[in-house]
Amino acid sequence: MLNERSLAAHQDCKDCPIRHKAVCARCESDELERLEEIKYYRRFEAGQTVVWSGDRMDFVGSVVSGIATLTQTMEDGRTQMVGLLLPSDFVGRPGRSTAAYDVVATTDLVMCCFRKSPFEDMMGRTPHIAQRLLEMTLDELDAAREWMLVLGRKTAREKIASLISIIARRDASLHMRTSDGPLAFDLPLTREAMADYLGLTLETVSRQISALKKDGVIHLEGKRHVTIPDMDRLMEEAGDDADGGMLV
Amino acid sequence: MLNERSLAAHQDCKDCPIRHKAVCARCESDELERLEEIKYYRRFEAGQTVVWSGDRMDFVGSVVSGIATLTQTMEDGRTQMVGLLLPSDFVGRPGRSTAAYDVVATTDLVMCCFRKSPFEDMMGRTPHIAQRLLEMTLDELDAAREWMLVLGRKTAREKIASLISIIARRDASLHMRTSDGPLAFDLPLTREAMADYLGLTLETVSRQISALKKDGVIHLEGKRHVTIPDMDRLMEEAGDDADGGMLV
DNA sequence: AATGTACATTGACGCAGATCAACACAAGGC
DNA sequence: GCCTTGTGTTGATCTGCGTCAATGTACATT
Repeated sequence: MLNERSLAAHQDCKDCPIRHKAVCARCESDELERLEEIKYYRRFEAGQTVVWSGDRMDFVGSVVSGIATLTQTMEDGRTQMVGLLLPSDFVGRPGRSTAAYDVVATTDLVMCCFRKSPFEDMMGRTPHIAQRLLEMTLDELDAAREWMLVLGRKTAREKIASLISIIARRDASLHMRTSDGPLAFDLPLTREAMADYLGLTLETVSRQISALKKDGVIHLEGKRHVTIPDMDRLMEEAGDDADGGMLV
Repeated sequence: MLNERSLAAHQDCKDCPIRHKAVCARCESDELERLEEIKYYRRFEAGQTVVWSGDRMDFVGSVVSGIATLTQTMEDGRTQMVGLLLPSDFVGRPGRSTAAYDVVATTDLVMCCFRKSPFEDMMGRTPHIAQRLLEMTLDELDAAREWMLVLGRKTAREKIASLISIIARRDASLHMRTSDGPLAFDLPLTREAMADYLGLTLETVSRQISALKKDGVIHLEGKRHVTIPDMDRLMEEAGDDADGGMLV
């Protein structure tokens, strides 16, 4: 998933996160050429499924624009979102042939893909790429574990505050906002999707958002547009120690 | 974390998971020598903390014997376990200098360690090691995400059944049990530690274990020794589609 | 035997969040 | 205009699990 580090690294190449300075400044140029050769783009509409859990997945890639979600579903229909993919986030599992989760586009989505086997070949010859991928995967692991704390131990109100503060921070770094001043952005998820991320029902999500609004922690314009007058206050509501946690 | 794959790979070298066939059959022998040079062992007693979250961590390594936990704690003391380390599991973050979680030995523990910077150097020269580490990290990521479903969407009873079935399966593969027949093993965690893993209170854990026992899903001898008469039944209780899920 | 400590079980009670249900509002399509 | 569909809000009620508290069990220490 996205974090300040991978994002910063991504600045110099909007369309292909693998090929950014952090990796490629150290790579030989013919390796870069080869990456370029096996690269292609895929476009999805909002609501479309990118891959189904268990299906063969013969590419790896990253999000160029739009938002996708990773979800798991039990037989009886209970679902849990296990990841949120924003621009520059990586998808795919070198060394695996099938997808472990449903990947769904929640907005229109553009992905930059590489066919898996040539990509793996390249990884074998280019240690920096494998190392870079390892770092990105460790970031995702941190994010997933951070989220385990949210799911296991936080109250509904704290969960909502956590989610909003994560989205706010991602959005801020995406637009290179330099700290301070009120943040404003659109929630990229429906109430139901938030509920699936937070392990709540959509009614509880709605109620808690209303409560945070009433208490002045956030302002709402319409149903989606949020402004945050005081980020520290929000993080306090989220139960985070100021500017410490939340790697996502 | 442990799974069938990393475990199988581990069979041929009990003391050092990095140096098993899956990686090293393809490595040059002088690289192996160098790994050997920077390797050392550390021993911890039950209850000792291996590293504190935020502390400098200048090694990576893996569990040789015993059990350790990864936990996160909020300021007010709420804690969530985010990982369970069993023999052959890897700890550490190439490319990071500080620990992200508390690592605590819950039993006497032996770890096989490598100083971080020489290990990283080696990774840079030996693509297979980076790739192997990437695969292991992807396994952990799957496990963490699988656990997000448990934390976010399962009932207390299902959570307990999930935990017991995971421990049962790990134990079975550790002893190379070939399917079928009742499984028997000791729970390696206190009720409190289970509660921290499952996002429950220890009272609820105790109650649900009693309930599963009363309903014949498990048998209990003393407080820790469990036998499972019917694994399929247990997995049904866990809400897993038979032999599908649960990668941990 | 007496005492302490760590771990586990069980009961009584209350509340946060789920569930069920009604309603609001905007955007299309006809 | 009217109807439908997707999305969000709010209320009333129910319940699973947390909280508080008492009790039990096994072992170690003196």
